[in-house]
Amino acid sequence: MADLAIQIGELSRRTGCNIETIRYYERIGLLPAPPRRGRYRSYGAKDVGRLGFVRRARELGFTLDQVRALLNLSTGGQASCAEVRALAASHLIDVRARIADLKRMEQVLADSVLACDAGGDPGCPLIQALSGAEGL
Amino acid sequence: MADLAIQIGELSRRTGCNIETIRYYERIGLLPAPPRRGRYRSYGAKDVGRLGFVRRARELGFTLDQVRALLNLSTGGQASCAEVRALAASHLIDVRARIADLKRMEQVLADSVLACDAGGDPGCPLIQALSGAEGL
DNA sequence: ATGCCATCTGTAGCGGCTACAGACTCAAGC
DNA sequence: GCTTGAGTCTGTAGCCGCTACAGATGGCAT
Repeated sequence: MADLAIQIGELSRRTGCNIETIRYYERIGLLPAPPRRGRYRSYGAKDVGRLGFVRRARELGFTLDQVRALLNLSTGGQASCAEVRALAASHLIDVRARIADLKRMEQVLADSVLACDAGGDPGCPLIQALSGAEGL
Repeated sequence: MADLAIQIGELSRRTGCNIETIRYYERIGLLPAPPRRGRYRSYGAKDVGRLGFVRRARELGFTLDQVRALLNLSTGGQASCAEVRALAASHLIDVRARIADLKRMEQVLADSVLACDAGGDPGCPLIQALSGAEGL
């Protein structure tokens, strides 16, 4: 299993991560530079795992810096669990704030569209709202 | 009212829009280049209105391209209301998709934090989840 | 004259990719 | 052996929506 040796295209397929993105991650030091077979990068099972980890963390909305931190912590033992928790908790606060923001937008947009469908307004309701009418 | 003549700093104060951002909007053609008093930009009431419009649209999450479109439509009459509605509706779909995404993240994060607090797991629950365990 | 603030232009940076151009490597088919 | 095609390589530039400088002027008060 440790002697798996795949090229970047196969790594891309296995992780669902764009080839250019993989090279980008390497450039910024998120992934280690793998050994080469000739001039081609040669990846092993560990790389599949690590990149999968990155992808999943990204899907949870962590920034690349946070992912970096998580990667470091992931090799630590029990001690780091508290740090991971802290990272996740603070990110969770972030995510919730973004949800709240978006919900406010959703509300206004939905109201405007409804008002538009209702018709009878003197002028487009959304344009009115954007034009600074206090209402809405 | 039409003879209002303010500088960029005052426009910034009135609209809550950063000075650099105002100049940026001018550069990309979102705001018209105002006349100058000497070498200083001189804004009027219309500019306050227009920039306010932009700001509010941005707060609703419209992209600058969409804002541009909305600005164009805002001067049109009844006819454009349908177009505005379409723009708003499609953006609303977008916003809702983003909310759904974020809620998924929130769920996983909240679960992980909870699992972490519960303790008793062999290893940090979030790290486990990120490491590719199917569960969670 | 001297500060000091505001404004000016131009350019570069952020995050997180994505999209090229132009060179090379390698295996298969004829 | 020669070509063709797919894969890979490096390096650079672009995307969005700002934000942050540096370094030059402007205008006003002391």
